Amino acid sequence: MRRKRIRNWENRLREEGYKITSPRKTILSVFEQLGGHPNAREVFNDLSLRSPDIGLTTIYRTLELCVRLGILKKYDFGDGHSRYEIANEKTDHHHHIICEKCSKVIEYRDFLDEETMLIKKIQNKLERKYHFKIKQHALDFYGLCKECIDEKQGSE
Amino acid sequence: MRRKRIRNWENRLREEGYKITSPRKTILSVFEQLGGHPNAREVFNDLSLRSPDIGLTTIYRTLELCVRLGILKKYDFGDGHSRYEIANEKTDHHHHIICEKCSKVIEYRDFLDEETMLIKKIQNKLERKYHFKIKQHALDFYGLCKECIDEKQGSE
DNA sequence: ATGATAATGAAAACCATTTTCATTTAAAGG
DNA sequence: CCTTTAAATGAAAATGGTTTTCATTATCAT
Ligand SMILES: [Mn+2]
Ligand SMILES: [Mn+2]
Ligand SMILES: [Zn+2]
Ligand SMILES: [Zn+2]
Repeated sequence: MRRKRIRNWENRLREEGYKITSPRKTILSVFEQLGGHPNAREVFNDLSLRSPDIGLTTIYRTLELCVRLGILKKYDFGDGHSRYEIANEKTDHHHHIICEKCSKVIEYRDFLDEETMLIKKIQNKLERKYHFKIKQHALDFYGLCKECIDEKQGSE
Repeated sequence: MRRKRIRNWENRLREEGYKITSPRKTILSVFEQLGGHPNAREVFNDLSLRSPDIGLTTIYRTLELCVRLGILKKYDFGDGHSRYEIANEKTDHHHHIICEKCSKVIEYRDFLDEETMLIKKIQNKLERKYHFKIKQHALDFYGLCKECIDEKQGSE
């Protein structure tokens, strides 16, 4: 009964007529194992020992393909690198708290009920008022993480 | 009594020891007159007739300087160009609705009361839970604008 | 296995932004 | 005004993330 959707991204690729290649398996394994929000180069570095034969180009291509197919989500947290994370089921919607100093990212998914409902309400209001079809939203908080606050204290 | 803070950005520059130069005046005038969220090249193009002698480099430098001094706000809406808008008084906090197809941006500032309060509440919760000092937030909605929805219909 | 076609990697191109550096300009003091 | 001097400017080059090109390789339906 268990393990049913292990590597369901393989099916996604097949559905769309893409091939299941060795580089793609390797690159996706990074996301399955490490988690987090790595950028292209971080994936590349992570693979440099295990699979030094995979080019950075292929990593970029695979990441973009996976975003297009909904296998990965792409974020821009403002540090000049696109970042990616694996997209799980419907249940995994979450928001981010980003440190403006060191770029650390914390996820939070324990929304208050009122939070979820209010976002829906706002979304409906906006769709009607501005004739937009809203597909997604991002509620991100920016500030300083504990470490960066402490650092700042020390240096004053 | 009126016109008191016209060009209060000049004072901001002076306060910090920067010079009031002709390129800076011209670049800021674009924001005062046009509004919107132009990127560096759009400012450059807008000035190309009026002031063809201002280099793109200077525009980049002026925009970044103004962001540092709080005269402009900088946004990244995910289309690969940093965008800027003039920062007015406290009262002008607003959120954005962005078309993923044509990059059109709509601002909305008519927040529901519950909206404002809830954001504060969430922020407090997150600060305590994750030991962050939160400085700002962004609640952005992404989707398709009316024109891009219609276009899509037409081509099917 | 074979062949058609998609995927890959290296290198070059792209493109927004930043840096360098020689020249010009703002503004303070005379 | 005139001089002085550090800051600001513009052109060109550099940077750095990402994309494109193209010759080679690998996948997978047959
Ligand atoms: Mn995340
Ligand atoms: Mn705005
Ligand atoms: Zn930090
Ligand atoms: Zn649109």
